[in-house]
Amino acid sequence: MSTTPTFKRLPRAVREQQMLDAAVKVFSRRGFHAASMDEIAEDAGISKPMVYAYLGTKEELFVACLHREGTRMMEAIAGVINPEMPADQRLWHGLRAFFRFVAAHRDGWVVLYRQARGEQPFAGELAVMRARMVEVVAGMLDRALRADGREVREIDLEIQAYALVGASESLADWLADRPDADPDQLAARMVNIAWLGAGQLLSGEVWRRPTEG
Amino acid sequence: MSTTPTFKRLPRAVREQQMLDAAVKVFSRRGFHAASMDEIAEDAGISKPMVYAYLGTKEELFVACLHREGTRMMEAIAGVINPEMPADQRLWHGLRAFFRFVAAHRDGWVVLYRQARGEQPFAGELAVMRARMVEVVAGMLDRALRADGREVREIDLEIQAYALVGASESLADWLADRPDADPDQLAARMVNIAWLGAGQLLSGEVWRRPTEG
Amino acid sequence: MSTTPTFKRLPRAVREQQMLDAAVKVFSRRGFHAASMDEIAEDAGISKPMVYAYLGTKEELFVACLHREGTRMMEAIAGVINPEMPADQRLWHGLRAFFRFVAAHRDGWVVLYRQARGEQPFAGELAVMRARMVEVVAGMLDRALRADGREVREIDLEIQAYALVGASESLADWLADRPDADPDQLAARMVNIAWLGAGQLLSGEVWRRPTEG
Amino acid sequence: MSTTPTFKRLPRAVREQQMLDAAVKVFSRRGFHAASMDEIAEDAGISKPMVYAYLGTKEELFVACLHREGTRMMEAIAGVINPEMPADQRLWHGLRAFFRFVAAHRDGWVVLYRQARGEQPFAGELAVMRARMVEVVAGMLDRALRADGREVREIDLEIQAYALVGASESLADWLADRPDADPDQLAARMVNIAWLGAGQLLSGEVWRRPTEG
DNA sequence: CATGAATGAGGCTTCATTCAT
DNA sequence: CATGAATGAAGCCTCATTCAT
Repeated sequence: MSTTPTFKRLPRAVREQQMLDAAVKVFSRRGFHAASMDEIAEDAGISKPMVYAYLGTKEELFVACLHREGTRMMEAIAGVINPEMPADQRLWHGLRAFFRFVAAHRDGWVVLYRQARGEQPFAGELAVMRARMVEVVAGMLDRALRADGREVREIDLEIQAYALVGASESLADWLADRPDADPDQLAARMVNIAWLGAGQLLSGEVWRRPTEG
Repeated sequence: MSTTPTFKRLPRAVREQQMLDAAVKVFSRRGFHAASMDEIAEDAGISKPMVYAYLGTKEELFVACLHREGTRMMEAIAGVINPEMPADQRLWHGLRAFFRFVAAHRDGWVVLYRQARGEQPFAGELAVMRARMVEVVAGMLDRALRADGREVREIDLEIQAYALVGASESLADWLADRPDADPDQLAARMVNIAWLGAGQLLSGEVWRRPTEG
Repeated sequence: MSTTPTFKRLPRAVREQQMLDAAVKVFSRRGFHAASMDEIAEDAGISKPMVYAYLGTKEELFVACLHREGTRMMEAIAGVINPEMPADQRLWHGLRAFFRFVAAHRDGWVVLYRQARGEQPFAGELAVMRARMVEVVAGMLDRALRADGREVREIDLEIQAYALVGASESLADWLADRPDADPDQLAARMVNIAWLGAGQLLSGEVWRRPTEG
Repeated sequence: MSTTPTFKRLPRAVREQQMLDAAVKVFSRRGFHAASMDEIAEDAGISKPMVYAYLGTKEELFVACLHREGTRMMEAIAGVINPEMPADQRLWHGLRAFFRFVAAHRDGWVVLYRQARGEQPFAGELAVMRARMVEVVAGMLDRALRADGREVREIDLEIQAYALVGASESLADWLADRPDADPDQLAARMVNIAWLGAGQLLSGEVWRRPTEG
């Protein structure tokens, strides 16, 4: 209220970003249902009707947040991965970018991961993004295995990928609650866990469950 | 018209369970906010004031759901673990019990995992249960490592445990959406992934990140 | 506020009638859109949520008004018509009942005739009632004509009936704006107009339009 | 980018007609309240502030529609009536012009008849036009009767005229919903009904109501 | 002249929660 | 013990209307 004078009559594109910023923040803090359009508008420094005019319904607004944050995250990761890298390098750079993104956009991550999951209407939206990510990871594993002359059943790959993605998400979540943790270190640890596990897979070593019922 | 019908007037404990059943079902289907006390009461076959009289506020009701489902899950797992088993057996039995629970109580799992996480007031409640689980897993890993003469920094253990729990949750979630998947098979796969990763940890093998900044 | 003490906790049936009374009054005075649920609730001496609980949406409430008033009117008319009367008697008694109803339920009439017509969602509802009435009138004319040995094309009957109904509605509308007009006299005049017109029809006399294009 | 395109900057009068066209269309389709200034402006291919600058408030805009359509209709009718025609010819030409107008300007008719009637603020406006029409019809009847040497009480004339106008409106409404009906045929039928009824009036024949109370 | 940007105000609807019977 | 009746509060959304460019 005392520092930067708030300008009026900004162009649409600017206002839309302001609104999305506010929306991500409020959704992240309160959750989809508990968030109020009033608070979002106020936080964006604009009146409610503008939010509706530019970004539509509360649901549409949430989807817009989802898309923006999801795209940003995907791009952050895709931007550092190069198909010519060896697999462990791809994993390392990808995870590091991922954890860095989470550390830098905690709100966005919370919106994507904690909120979207719980709210029925968006589970689908999120599932698509998640599936894409799982697919990418599975593909990475698959190529690494084939390069090594080994073949694995699709379902095994999918599950392995799901576990890996789930572990990463869990750690991201852990990171989101610890403002001073170092994302790079976390990435290194995660690579360690994932890569060594995958290494076993590569070497064909398998744990066998006892035969009892 | 004057004799009270005998099938009503159930003892309080029974009624409470009916209500909790209904509540878990509705919360699971709709999410905390979207769920209405009306629907819960109707689903429980009882009038709203009774719900309030027995289980209190909507928030308290949700917490009660959380506790019941959480306790059930914990007990299901604890019931099959025996401290004298070797570590891989403990992991196997624990995970199998966990996935079996999820497969048999999808609604409860959804309440615990998908809903409680997103809604601020309960994140804390859940975090406690989660932390307890992580601690148990970390302890398991720690003892295994110490038994092998190796020592690992606490933070490494915590992260490894977080990853393991996260991977398991992710697979549980995968399972919750696939009614005909076999929990035992999934448990076996997860043990495979986890144990082999841990094996590397045990053997002291480590992936080193490149030295660039 | 000073005369009859307003009782609380009235049974549902009573409250519903109170609400419908208020709704008819307010809709009639303001029109569907301009009427506010607040005003209706206040006028009914009850809070808004009760209106929603008992009678649903604003649209549903309006339809309920339509049905109640429409049914009342139909019954008022049907109650005095006897199939064994000669046709002119049926017309006379029917019209008299109709105008009496309008005089006694001005609000109801306005809701039915002036409001429902203009508002798209209800045009259909109303059209059905109107069509029923037209059909009845057409049937009445048809029987009178056949009894006289004459046959008329269906379309002619329909149009004749439409004109008759339209004329009556117009006069009803005239009546609704003149609180001290006498409905019985108006009915007599209308019978005169209608019956004599029909008399010409009976006698087969026809006006021929000039042959120019 | 610097030369102003020539196809814009239409003269004011043209722009106003475009706006009125759009307004009539939208009001007719949605009704006064449900119509939005946004839709009208968009449909007119012009920005909202222009609408306000040229035609004022929403209410004023609606009144402008009413006046234009009402005037057009009146003129269409007046243009074909000649005071020297015999009465039945005047009736025939007038009604034909009326039904032709309705068939050709369904939207305008709906605005005039269905919408304006229901919305309180305009009922007055419309009543004036309607009264003028009734007066004209009554005058026509009066002269025909006087020419025949008969005198009728003013109230009887008014009611007869109201009935006639009401019947015509009802048929016009019937016509507005039947795009392929022939207005000329309808006019002929209406003349038939009206003229023969009036004929009875002329001949002094009267239906007498029973003497019971 | 023309318009994109902006908002105050108000209406519909729902819900958690409580009272009086 | 049990419930139908009742409500305060709050949220989403839309719209007529006006500025500032």
